[in-house]
Amino acid sequence: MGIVERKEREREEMRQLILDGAQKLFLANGFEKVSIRNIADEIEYSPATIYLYFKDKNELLFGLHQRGFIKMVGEFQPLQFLTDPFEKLVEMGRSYIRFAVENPELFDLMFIMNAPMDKLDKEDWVEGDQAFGLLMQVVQECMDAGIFQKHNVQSTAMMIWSSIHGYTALFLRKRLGMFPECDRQPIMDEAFNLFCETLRRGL
Amino acid sequence: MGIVERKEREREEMRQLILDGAQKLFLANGFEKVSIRNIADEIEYSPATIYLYFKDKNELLFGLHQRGFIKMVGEFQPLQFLTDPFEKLVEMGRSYIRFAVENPELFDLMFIMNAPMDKLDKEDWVEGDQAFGLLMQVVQECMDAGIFQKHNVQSTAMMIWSSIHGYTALFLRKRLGMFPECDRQPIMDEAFNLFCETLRRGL
DNA sequence: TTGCCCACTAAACAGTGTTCATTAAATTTG
DNA sequence: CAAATTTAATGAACACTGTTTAGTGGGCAA
Repeated sequence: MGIVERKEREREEMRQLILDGAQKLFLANGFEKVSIRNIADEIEYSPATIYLYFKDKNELLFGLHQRGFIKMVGEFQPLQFLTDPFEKLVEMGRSYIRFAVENPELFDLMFIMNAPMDKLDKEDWVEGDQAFGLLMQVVQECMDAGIFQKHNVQSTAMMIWSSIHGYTALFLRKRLGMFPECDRQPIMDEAFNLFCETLRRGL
Repeated sequence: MGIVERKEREREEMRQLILDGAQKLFLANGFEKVSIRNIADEIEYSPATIYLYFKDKNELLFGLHQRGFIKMVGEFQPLQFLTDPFEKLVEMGRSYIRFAVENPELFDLMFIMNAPMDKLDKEDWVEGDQAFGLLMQVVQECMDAGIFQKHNVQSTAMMIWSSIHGYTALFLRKRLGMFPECDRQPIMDEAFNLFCETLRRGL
């Protein structure tokens, strides 16, 4: 009998319904201003129902964080057709920054907020691992092509990720207040280009 | 008559008393777990009293954020005696990372949390500006000494700050879950050294 | 048809940041 | 010095928050 399967399917649909409502509200109003009650209202269920599908609010946020990774990895796909490994790396960085600027709330959830990570302490972070794997591949290609010296791939990829991440983290958390509004974008762009040139010459 | 001055002084003392209590609790329990009521208990005043000295919780957090900058800039002082500009830059980066690791809550407040920055939207961020000025000076020295090429100082300093900041941001917000616990420190160190070498060779 | 199960919910709990009328003390004025 | 006024501090409330629990009603298996 397919009843148990149907129930399983309905359960998953309900989870997605909740995540849809949560995502809609979060992306519209920001995370600070959305409560479980708001989400419950949005999907026309009682607040308690949400707790039948998610252990707590952080687990719900973790669900959205997973959706964010699916979206970001999707945006990385096109650049797999670039032939020059270094160009691929630069475009990957540009994509990361563009994703952060265009999806600030999602990016926040994926790479900055504490809440969604509080559950997975010892169990490893598969989404992060997968995305980092993509970067390591490209770095490896750069080394194989003789563009970069042959250092440890993990450390090299980590160095590049951290550096690119820094821009987004400072920008999204409004730590560029020392530059006049109009100068920020040019400075950021110039800094990014400088980083790419420096890698090209020095790594 | 000195009454008005005394009142002014007492007011400032009270502000510091509140910040002391808040700092003690925050550094002990983390930010998530400390409420205005906790702080009021700690300093043996009513919660409402705190609102006579700080407009809201975010203004209180901004006060602690200022204290953090005083502490960090203090830790930068010793390295002003280093003669080699590049060594000075590297040590500055190391100090920034060390400060973040040793004072995670304070660093969070200074460079990651949204709350303390919500008030200053258009008025500029003097603490950040001052600290960034120190970095720009060192970068300028590196250029003058012919260690770096003569690019725009602001953009170059921004590039370096972002890159170093990235490590701390990913580390403090627990985004290194893809590496086994024991590998993290070595990878971070190697990535930092790699960044320094790359700057040395490529900038 | 009976009895069970399970999705769902209303209501409550314990907490949060914040405001406000009221009290009590310090200061200024008559 | 006494009266009036300003001021610091508070208890209690407001409108929220995330979360738990006891209870209800409709679909399912026996």
